[in-house]
Amino acid sequence: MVQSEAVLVSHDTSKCIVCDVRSRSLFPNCDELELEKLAVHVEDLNFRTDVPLYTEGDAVNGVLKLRRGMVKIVRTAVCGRTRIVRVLGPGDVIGLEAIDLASYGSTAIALTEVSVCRISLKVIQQLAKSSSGVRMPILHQMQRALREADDWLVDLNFGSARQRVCNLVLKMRRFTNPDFTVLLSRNDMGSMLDLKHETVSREISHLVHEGAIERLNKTGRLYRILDLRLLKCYKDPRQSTS
Amino acid sequence: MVQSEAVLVSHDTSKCIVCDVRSRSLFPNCDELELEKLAVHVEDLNFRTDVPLYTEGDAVNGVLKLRRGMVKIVRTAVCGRTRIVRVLGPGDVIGLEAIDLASYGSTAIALTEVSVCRISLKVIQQLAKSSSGVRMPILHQMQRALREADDWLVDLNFGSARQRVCNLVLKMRRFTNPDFTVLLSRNDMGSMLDLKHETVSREISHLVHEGAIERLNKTGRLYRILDLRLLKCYKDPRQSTS
DNA sequence: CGAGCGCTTGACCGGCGTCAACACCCGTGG
DNA sequence: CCACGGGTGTTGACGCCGGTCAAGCGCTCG
Repeated sequence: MVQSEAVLVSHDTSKCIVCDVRSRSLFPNCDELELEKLAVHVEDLNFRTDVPLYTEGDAVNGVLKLRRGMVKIVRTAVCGRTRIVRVLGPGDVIGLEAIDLASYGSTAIALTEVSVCRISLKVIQQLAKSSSGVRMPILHQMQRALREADDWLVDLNFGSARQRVCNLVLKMRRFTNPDFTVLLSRNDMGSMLDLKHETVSREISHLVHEGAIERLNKTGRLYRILDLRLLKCYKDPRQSTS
Repeated sequence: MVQSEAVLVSHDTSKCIVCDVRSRSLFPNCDELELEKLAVHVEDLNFRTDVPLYTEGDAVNGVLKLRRGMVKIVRTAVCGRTRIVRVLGPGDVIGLEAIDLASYGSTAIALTEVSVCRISLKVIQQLAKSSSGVRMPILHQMQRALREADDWLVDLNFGSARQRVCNLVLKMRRFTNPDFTVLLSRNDMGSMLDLKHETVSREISHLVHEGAIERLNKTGRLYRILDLRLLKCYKDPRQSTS
């Protein structure tokens, strides 16, 4: 019940040196000495499932580097309904859209157990100085986020319910093993695709019956991909003449 | 017919110094001497309506700073249908999502007569060196673009057709005079909202009949806003019980 | 004046939202 | 051990929003 219990902080600065997630993507050019200096401004944080990492309106004091787990970024429209605008995984940087702003405009919620590093703005500035122009890692991360946002719009919010669900199934493939897909709750999927959870469920069932995917566990989260062509080339039922 | 006629290039480097659009947003800290050096790598370009500024697959050699007119960013989904993912106006930077990449993943098309400055990557790198961390103007522009992308998703691609059209009408208000709204063609609006042009037309007509907006010209592009409350608090017809 | 384009409006119908019922999983308490 | 209750996923019936097709109008340009 006490939410602060969900956050465990550790200050083991030596971790930055061995953590290849961070060094590879954000500190590619730093040697060990530089990393040690930066690590003072880096905190390790852990969150349990369904706990917010930050909430709309919270003060911004850095970015979060996601090391383990998945996070959803949620925004509420004027009408009060909420919408998932992004889902982030290991290696992604959380909170880029609020960098150089005072407060967050969205809420980040842990979809699983999550481990992140909070990287203070001081470190970001340090990074900017030590790197050259467009090679700047933080710039690269933002460019990636921007392209991801466009993908999200084009692939997941366009066309029929069937097309959207197909594209989501494709997007959620484990890239370590592309034969498998891990989905979210039907409600979350609906919030990503602007569909109701019943519609999502129906479309998934349809894909199973067609033989495109196969359910692997009872909770309906893990599936094996059987027919990639079916998922990719799905006709829009709204415009197919067959 | 000869498309290259649509592009007029001038190399008047002295313009950078007097162009407040550029200096304000991208070179806030540069003095005149620095500006002169940078201006060598800045080209002035002009495009006619409906002419692409760049096309998906084109090589990236800088970003475009939009000085005059409006530009739509278009992407084609796997199924072949195209979608407008962004509309940019004066002051916006075009092509940020392709910075540090080899080629564009989208197409930019002039919605009106357009004037831009092409700013080479050299200048961007120069900018990064002379500024400090999160204050970096290009970073600020990217952060703005990212937040805009999220707004786009939440406001324009969520809920009923009526809500979407209302939010688009609100988004397209002239901020110099918020009583007026300038819309695009019904097809372009449909491509932004994931609606057919007939549906867009119907919803606009509905808003006119309700007295929320008033048509001011015959082509159906310019409207006066009569009742802001009606536009903002529109009930979703799919969930209203009245 | 006719051709072409964009906007509007109507008729029809199909996909998706809504409501409902039910199955299943899991934690709690008897 | 089973009973119970809440949360999530699935499936069906039905109604309505929005896509589709079509016709007609006004504007622009040759």
